[in-house]
Amino acid sequence: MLNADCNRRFRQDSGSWLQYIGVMIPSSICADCAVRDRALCASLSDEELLELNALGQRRHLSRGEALFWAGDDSAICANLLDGVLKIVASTSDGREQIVGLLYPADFAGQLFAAQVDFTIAALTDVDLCVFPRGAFEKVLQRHARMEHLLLQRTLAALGEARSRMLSLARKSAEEKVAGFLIDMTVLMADASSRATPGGPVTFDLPLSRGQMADILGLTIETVSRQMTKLRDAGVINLPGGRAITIADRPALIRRAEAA
Amino acid sequence: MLNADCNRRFRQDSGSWLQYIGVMIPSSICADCAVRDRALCASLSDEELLELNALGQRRHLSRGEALFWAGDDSAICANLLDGVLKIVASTSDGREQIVGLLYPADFAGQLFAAQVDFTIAALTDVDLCVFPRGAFEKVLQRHARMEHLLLQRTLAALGEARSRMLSLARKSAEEKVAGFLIDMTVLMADASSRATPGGPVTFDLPLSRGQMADILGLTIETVSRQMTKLRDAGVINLPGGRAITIADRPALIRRAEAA
DNA sequence: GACCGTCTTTGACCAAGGTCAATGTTGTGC
DNA sequence: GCACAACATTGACCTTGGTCAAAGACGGTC
Repeated sequence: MLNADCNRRFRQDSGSWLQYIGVMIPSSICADCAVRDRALCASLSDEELLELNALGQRRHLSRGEALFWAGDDSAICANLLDGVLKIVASTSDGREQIVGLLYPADFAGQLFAAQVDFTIAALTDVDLCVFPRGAFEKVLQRHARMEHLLLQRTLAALGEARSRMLSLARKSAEEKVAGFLIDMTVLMADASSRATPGGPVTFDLPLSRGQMADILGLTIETVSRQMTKLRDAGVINLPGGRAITIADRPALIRRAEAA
Repeated sequence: MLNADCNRRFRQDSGSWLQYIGVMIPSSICADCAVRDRALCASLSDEELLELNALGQRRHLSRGEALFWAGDDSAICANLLDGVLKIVASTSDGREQIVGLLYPADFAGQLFAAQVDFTIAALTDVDLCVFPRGAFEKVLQRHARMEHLLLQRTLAALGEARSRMLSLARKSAEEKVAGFLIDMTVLMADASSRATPGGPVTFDLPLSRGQMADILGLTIETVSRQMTKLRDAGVINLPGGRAITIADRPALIRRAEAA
């Protein structure tokens, strides 16, 4: 697919001999990468990218597969090309909490650590660009702009984690579910045909009830009950499957913030 | 106090004649800084430090005072010299959650952001070294090692935040309190005379019940009840005031992980 | 189209922890 | 040494959300 005609790219540029290599030249993967200008790599020039290209390897994970498990050696890191990954923390007796989600162009992995503290697994089928951690760190060391970008992303992730700490610890089930649905409408903004701005919007939830529960710190049953409650109140519709219609956005927002 | 003689410092800079100034050389503030080699500044040579020294300003906060409030312009950042700061997230209707604590040598503030997302306030009396955010960012830009150090700290903070998300969402009150006490014994390791290794250890909790509740996502009453329960079970003693004796550390650890 | 596994909904019940209120304790300023 | 404020403990009660169990809906496969 995307890879199929990668090999033709990148035929000209500063390394003058490159153009003669034809089909097999190195960085062709990156040139047509879906996230070329949104991932960390965006901080690199086409030329600098060659280095990473040599290190990176495409990899596919099917829904449910793990990239690595908490406690594993921190051997690899990756850019997410397509799909959704979950970052999972778990207690020794098996209780789990999703502590983060990763979307295309996000960076996955734990740098500067011998072991990995959280499991990362595929919530949907996923395509990755995987790097050996050590090698990636060295690239980072040589490219301050890239490290800077990573710092900014890490700061953003930290802020998000802290906001979610507030939700997990202090919000009611109703607030959590309503807030989550609001977040999803924002995230899925383009997925909807968005007829009237402010009017009802329909889209498919990318997550199962169980996954929502894992994120919100609730149980499947509670999530389901809250969804039903919102439907009965006319705030949302559930036409079937994973589909959801936001019928009354202001009401949903109110419920996301109610005491 | 520390500030008293600051004003005499730093009358000249990078020129080689520094050595002739004797006692009055610029970076003396930094030179005798309590956290000189543990804070972000540790990444700078004495010479590079001059630049920061010119920007930084000592500041004291009394217990309860805020460094800034969520929503404020992100105008300043700071190194914590002494005391403990809390990072607080709160809902619009006033529920609060402590989402992080800062100890001496930690960095406080939100870089690369127009506004600040969380309130930072003093849990004890506090001494800070405050910088204008913009200026500090510029220094950061010029010193890759410092930015690297900040990245590492931010990554560590992110990992801690995620671990705490698991606690907040999935652990029982007993587990939370026991786990918190374990954390405190580690943090206060030097405070105790630690007679027998493994034997009972006594120290003063640096936090009130209310502050513990704010951290653990519980109420004051629940924290108090759990403490009483642990005392009645012989796991800890509460000799009075904020003092606590860890009588049976293994039992405490067991309770921190029990389902 | 029947079957099977997975996901979802719903109900009955229960327990953990929150709320409200009263009482005790500690420490500080005068 | 007293008075007061802040903090801590304890009790009675109640709400939220978890647990267990059963039934329904959906999506795929043969």
